[in-house]
Amino acid sequence: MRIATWNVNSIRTRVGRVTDWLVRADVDVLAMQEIKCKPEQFPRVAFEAAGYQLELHGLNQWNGVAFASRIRAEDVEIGFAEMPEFKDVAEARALGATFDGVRLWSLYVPNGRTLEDPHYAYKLEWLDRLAAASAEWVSNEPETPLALMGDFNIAPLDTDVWDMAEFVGATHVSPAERQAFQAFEQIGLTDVVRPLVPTGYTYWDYQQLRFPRNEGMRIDFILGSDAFSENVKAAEIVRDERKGEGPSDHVPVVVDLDW
DNA sequence: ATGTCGCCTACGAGGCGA
Repeated sequence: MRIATWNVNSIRTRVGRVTDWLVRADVDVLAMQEIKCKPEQFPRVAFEAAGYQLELHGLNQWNGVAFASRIRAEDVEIGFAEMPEFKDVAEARALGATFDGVRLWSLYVPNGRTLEDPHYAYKLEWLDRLAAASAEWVSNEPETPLALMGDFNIAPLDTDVWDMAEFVGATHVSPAERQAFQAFEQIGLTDVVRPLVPTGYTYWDYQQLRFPRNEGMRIDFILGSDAFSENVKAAEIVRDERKGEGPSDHVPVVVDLDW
């Protein structure tokens, strides 16, 4: 089974690129983030014509998560237990589904904005609650392969940004965010891509020629349970998808499972 | 260069979010 995650930054703008890549890369299940639309606005026809079914969760022009798959989705879940709200809204940032016995979550972690912003406290709380929910999933069904996939908006290592000097006092690299990321490892959800792809970014800002200068960040991850990780046979960060006309600012991250 | 995108409202251009 070939599984991928991709922050598409508006599916309505990106539908051609995404469906072309899905077919070309022979992907079975794609977790998308930032679809930036309601389900009724999602460009379904192009995906269905390419042979993909859809599970969608979008409330408005912000956030939005989804799955496109050649495999039927089962036990679809919107949000997770005790997921925090922001300004009294449970935002569209988490969607779970099971594909051929593999439990996957498409996740768009809050950005945080600045260290002083209420959005930053929300980010940390959101991660903390996700870790608590994940610990339950793992302990309840340790034999079920489980992966958390998406845009974590955290650069866990100094080498995951182009220049740490640019990130003094910024979000994405703070000790609290990195600790929140490490908490997943402590409950048995480990980065299944890093061992196979030790270096490389997954995101480059549109501004300031970040991509041509290769000034990027590694913030998109696939964290697998033991039952998931032991079946991973290959992984890839598809840097080429940042090139050409109308790219997302993020690229796909892919794993091949022996499943 | 506050240097780019994408979505909204509402019809021009500004606001928000990343």
